[in-house]
Amino acid sequence: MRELPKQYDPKQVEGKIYQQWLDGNYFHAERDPEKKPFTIVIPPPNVTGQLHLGHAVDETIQDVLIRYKRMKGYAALWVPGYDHAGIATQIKVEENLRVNEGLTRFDLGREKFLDRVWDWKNKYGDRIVTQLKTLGSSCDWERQRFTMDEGCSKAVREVFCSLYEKGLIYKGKRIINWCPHCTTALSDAEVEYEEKPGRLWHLRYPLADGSGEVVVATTRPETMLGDTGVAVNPEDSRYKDIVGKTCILPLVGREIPIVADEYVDMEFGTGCVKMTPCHDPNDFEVGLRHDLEQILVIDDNGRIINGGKYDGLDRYEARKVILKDLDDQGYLVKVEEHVHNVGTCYRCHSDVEPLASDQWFVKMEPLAKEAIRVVEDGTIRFVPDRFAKTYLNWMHNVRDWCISRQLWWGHQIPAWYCADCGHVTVSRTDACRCEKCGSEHITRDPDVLDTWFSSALWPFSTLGWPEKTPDLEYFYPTDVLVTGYDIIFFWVARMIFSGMEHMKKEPFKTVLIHGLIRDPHGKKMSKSAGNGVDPIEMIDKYGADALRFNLITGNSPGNDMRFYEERCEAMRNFANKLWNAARYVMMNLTVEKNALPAELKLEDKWILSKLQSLIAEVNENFDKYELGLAATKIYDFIWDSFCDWYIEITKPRLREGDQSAQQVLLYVLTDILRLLHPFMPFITEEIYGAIPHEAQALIIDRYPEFDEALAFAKEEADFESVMEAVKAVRSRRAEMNVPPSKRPHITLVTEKPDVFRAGTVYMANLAYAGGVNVTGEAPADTAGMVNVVTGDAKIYMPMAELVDLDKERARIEKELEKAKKDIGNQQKKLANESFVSRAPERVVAAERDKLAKARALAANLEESLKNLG
RNA sequence: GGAGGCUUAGCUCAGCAGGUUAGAGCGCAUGCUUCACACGCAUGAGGUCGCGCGUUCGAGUCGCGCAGUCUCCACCA
Repeated sequence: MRELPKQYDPKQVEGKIYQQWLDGNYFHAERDPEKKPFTIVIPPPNVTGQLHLGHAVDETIQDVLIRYKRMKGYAALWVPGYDHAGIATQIKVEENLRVNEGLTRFDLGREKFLDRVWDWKNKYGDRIVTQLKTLGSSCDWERQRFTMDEGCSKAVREVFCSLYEKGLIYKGKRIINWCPHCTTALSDAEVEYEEKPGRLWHLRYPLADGSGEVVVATTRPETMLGDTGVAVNPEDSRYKDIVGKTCILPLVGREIPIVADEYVDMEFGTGCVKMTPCHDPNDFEVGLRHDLEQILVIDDNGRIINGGKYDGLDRYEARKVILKDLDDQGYLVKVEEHVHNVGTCYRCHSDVEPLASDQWFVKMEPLAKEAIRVVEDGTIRFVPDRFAKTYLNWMHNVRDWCISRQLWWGHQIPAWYCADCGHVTVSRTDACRCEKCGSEHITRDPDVLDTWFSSALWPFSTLGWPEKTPDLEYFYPTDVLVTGYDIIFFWVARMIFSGMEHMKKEPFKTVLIHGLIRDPHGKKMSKSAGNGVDPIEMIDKYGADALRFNLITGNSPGNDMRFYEERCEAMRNFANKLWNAARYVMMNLTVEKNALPAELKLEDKWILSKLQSLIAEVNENFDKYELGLAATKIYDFIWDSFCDWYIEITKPRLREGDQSAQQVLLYVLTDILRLLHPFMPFITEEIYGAIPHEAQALIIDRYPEFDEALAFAKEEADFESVMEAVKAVRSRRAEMNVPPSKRPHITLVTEKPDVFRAGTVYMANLAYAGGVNVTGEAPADTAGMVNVVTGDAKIYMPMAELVDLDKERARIEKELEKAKKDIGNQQKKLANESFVSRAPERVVAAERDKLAKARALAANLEESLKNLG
């Protein structure tokens, strides 16, 4: 037998074990007609990113599920992969370029710049892979994918062309969200709204005929340069007369029409709204209805254009200047404080500028139909299901998806514009002439696609689509998608409609949603706040198993969780506990095979029976995705039932060399390792390798199933009677400060002598008894005896000299009072006719039992009190 | 303006197909160098399960209302 250190050291074990798994090729999933497939595709992390706690939870959950299913005999495939993360990566490389070389991407040009990004990707692309491995992730590394690898790029191209051909992708001039810092368009989902204090400026626009003026209210006075009309509500009697007239735009001098449109809310502001079609989505629509001119006054960098003397000013600088000019010239009527929501870029948090721009869009309405159906009819299930509502609400109101980005890093749009005839050629292969007029004067659209466009195809592009691969055939649709609620719109929703459109089949059956990890104060972890915790550091300190267990327990699906380092410590302690339990079992092991003995003692049946309940519950919890619950139950079983009771109880047997005890210990320990393995893969595998075992490795051993033959309800209850007696004696001794060395001979009076005779050895060891006499009758002379009672037993210990009679009396009286209260409650319940007739029989029976027990206890207590005198 | 979450021990959180004595970790108190483990063992203190009403024989658990708190979606300039 191997000498094992007293303290478990994850560092000595984790790397070695992970290598063993790799060597055994256990992560690799083969198509196997004998097995059912179980597939998870990883939410692809940013290829140049670093593992944070958010990933750590996400990956841990997936790994737990995959390991469980693998042990259950499925062909369990976990596809790993990475996202090119368009904006994020490009910004990082640009920043790097600026700081180190003082260059912009335009200085380098597209091709050279892209080389730099690929260099960057190759340099940092391994980091996250290594980190995932450190966590214990059992991904099939042979199938590693990247959103910009050849296959995924092909899938993107195919999808773009096919949607274009179906008329589901179009190019058009719309108001889009523009980030002046990232200088690209964003989709609606990429805009985050923040409430910011602002102002409402009331401006005077004189009527052109000199007959008066209108006063408009605006939060963005600088956009007045682009005003091409004023709108009022058609029902508004105040303004009936001026509809159709024109007014003069201050500072600019343009004559603009006053139109009537229902969009205007009569209650708000003055009831007159300035119309800036190029910089407000609503104004854009109104403008289309009334044929208003479109004048763009803010450029890609957020600076004024087409604004005369204000040209070149930053939009917020321009605001100040314009307001001053308006005020100086008497156009500023009043200013009000006004809190409003400002859209910001989800990457850089600059204020987003709505502006009219020519962009590519995915037409959502037809795609949303199926995406709604499959969630409504339960084909795809959200866990917890409340997120289905969030999803459906979004999908029902979804607007067309702006997919073009003014970036270089990403999938370039496969569209070519003809300089001669203006035709747009969209092609699966790179075009060299216009498909309509044959001209070679064509140029490719410089823009790339939204990063999420390629991630939307992830569940099938990673399995080989658009080719009809055997993998795709076998492993698609995938089973579970695990992700945080924050990317339901970005990603989950888009995978669903993409899967339905291109595969005609849902991409996954279940969406398992988890919450965000927050710091101990409940704040979001972020780099800028400096409150982020590095999972790798935690693994370094406490081990991957401890981190995993921390992340899995103590929270429930969909809810946020605060991260406490102390919990990692607690979980490390748990790992150590298991380690020592195993060490102890091994130290005493002489049997070489894991098999149960022919004869089982009471305590053996008890632990085996408890184990069966655990197995049944854990399997059930897994089926319901209640991983935290399952993990907690395993923890409790190991620490309480196995270590604190069963190991303690069997110590004397082991000392006597009783092999049956060894066998049961080994049997239970092995099942424990199996049950725990998905959660704590490293330590369980390490221990498994050190004890007699059948499978080549624990990772491919079977997961325990409930075994009826090992469920012993009666023995379980009997043994718990004994446990109760042991606890009662311990409790008494602790109260009286009796040192463990003092071991009195005790007399136990009971109506179940068989049970307690079988249990004398436990009493001796666990209740520090010098000897135990089990009898049906009370000893003749109880003077000088301390007496402690349970429902099933009266126990006498000759230690009266240690007793403080008053305290003793008070204690018994307190207990008696409680017993009497219980009796009262039970009696009341049972006297209730409707309870007895309506409650299920087992509940009524349980109440009767409780009553009988409480009565017995009360009687025993009363007797004790009498004996005290 | 809509939708949703949360409110249970000093702290952080589990629990609930409605039915034992409401649990855990950490913290706290007392006692233990008991031959696996002090990253431990034993014992204990600590909870009107946010408030109110209702359904039920029976409600932290289901329904409604209220309060506090957080989040998401939409957005009226």
